Amino acid sequence: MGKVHEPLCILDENCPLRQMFDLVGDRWTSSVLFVIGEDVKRYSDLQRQIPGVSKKMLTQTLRRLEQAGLVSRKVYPVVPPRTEYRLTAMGKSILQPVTALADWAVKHQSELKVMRKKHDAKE
Amino acid sequence: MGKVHEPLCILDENCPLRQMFDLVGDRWTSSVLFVIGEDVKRYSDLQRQIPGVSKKMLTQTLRRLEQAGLVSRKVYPVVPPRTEYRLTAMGKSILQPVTALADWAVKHQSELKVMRKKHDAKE
DNA sequence: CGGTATCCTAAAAGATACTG
DNA sequence: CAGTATCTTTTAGGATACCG
Repeated sequence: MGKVHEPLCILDENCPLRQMFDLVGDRWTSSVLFVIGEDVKRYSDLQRQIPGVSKKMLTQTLRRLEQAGLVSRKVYPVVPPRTEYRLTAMGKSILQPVTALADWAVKHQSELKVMRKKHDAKE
Repeated sequence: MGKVHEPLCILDENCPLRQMFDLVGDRWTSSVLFVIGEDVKRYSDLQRQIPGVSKKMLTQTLRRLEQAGLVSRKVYPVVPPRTEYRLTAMGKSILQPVTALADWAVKHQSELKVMRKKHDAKE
């Protein structure tokens, strides 16, 4: 009773939460996961649907997600080349939390916009 | 029928999803939100519970969250100073998605560890 | 205690060119 | 089309010192 401030956990390097936050803390990770979603996407699809991402960043993000076991990559040895990306089972399971985030964003977008305006006005 | 690949949305600068992903894409944002949680935290509490964050980064993250309307800051004009941080109503509402992410991380931590081992072994 | 201000380096990211 | 390689620039972030 009356016990407060007892930390739930310490977010150090080995904490799975911290690793998670670092993963989605990669600028393009959430976008890539979200855009692939349940679909199959080609490299160029991703580039088009995530404006502002460079080839370098897109490739880097995809490789990282592949290594984490969230994304699978299938290359067809044809010319011109064709590469397909999709989420693995584990990748699909992360879609729910990511989508929850996205839903939140949509729900609160006007509120957020107001705050941003207020802030911009001040400077 | 047979219609595929129609993008759900384009994640450009004005897209609320993109703004959300950019927000949690800040390295310390999720950690700070998660650690404050339903509690009241002092600056030094946060520093202690998020090892690795520097004053600079912590302050920057807190200011950003304040401006976004997710965190409120209360300064007591006493000496030594005392500052309290807590989540606003909107801030608390984002806790659910963030917690969903955290839960996912805990649930899949062993799977993720295996993938990391596999990858480390290859180089 | 809860910050700023300043400097400085390392890492991230952009631009461009090239390739199977 | 789907990348890689190289180079340059920008930015993030750490270290340190200082302040009310």
